[in-house]
Amino acid sequence: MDKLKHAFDVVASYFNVLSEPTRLRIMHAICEEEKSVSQIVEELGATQTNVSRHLNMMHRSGVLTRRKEGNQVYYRAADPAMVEICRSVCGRIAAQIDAKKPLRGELLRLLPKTKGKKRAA
Amino acid sequence: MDKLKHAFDVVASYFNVLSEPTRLRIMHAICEEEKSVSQIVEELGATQTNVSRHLNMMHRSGVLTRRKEGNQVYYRAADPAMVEICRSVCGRIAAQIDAKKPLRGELLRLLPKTKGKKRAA
DNA sequence: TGATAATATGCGCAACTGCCTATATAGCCG
DNA sequence: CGGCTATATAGGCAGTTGCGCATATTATCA
Repeated sequence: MDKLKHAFDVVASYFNVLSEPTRLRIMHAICEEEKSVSQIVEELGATQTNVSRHLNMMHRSGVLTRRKEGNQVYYRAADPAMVEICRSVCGRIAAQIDAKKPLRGELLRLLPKTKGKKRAA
Repeated sequence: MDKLKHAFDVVASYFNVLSEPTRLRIMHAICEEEKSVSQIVEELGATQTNVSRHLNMMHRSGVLTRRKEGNQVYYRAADPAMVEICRSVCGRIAAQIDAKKPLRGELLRLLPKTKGKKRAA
């Protein structure tokens, strides 16, 4: 049973990778085609340090692939299924919002105290 | 474009609900049938305070439904799609582990410094 | 009404997170 | 080699998170 408990940890850490707006934006930026760090930096408008750190973390988590070419490093989504999950969730949320399900207001109301509101990326 | 940025926040906060082992275990406990707080507490072996707090948070996020009956409050997964996403990710991870993809070791290695390792639930 | 059970909440703490500034490393070119 | 660009890392700080303890709230029942 401890194994089961451990499994939850693994799954949670998987979701955790996607629970950060900046990481989500990175995923979005490179889910179709690989891009270099500086390309991503420019696209997101975030600092190089920050992007680099997130990329590294995502790579360690196994959701991104790295390819070094000369001076640059190119990243891309490692697993199409991961991208699919993102899409799925986005679609889910859109549906919820359209249906005016509870999620809509409450989730938004939840935002300011969670992520991406006060610290500029 | 600011709208797009905001969208990432929403999606991230959605994933954030699932990025915590205890919440995941709660989801697992009540994804099929509704259960009362005390039932969940017993099943998880966590404290009532903690379970209650997570339940509340999940309810505010819209992923759980509440039903009050007399002295007790019953919770259940609000959206079957959310459950489906969990299953999807679990399956994904299992597949990755089976395939010995990078995720396996690295994600595990990532665990101790993220969630559910040092603080007992 | 008072006792008891079920659930929620205020408070505070230790750990974690994301960010920034400064700096290190690595590859390229002159 | 020295400068230059691209990427990664160290140190540190402020905000957030998950937790437990104690307590409040709500409902049941005698």
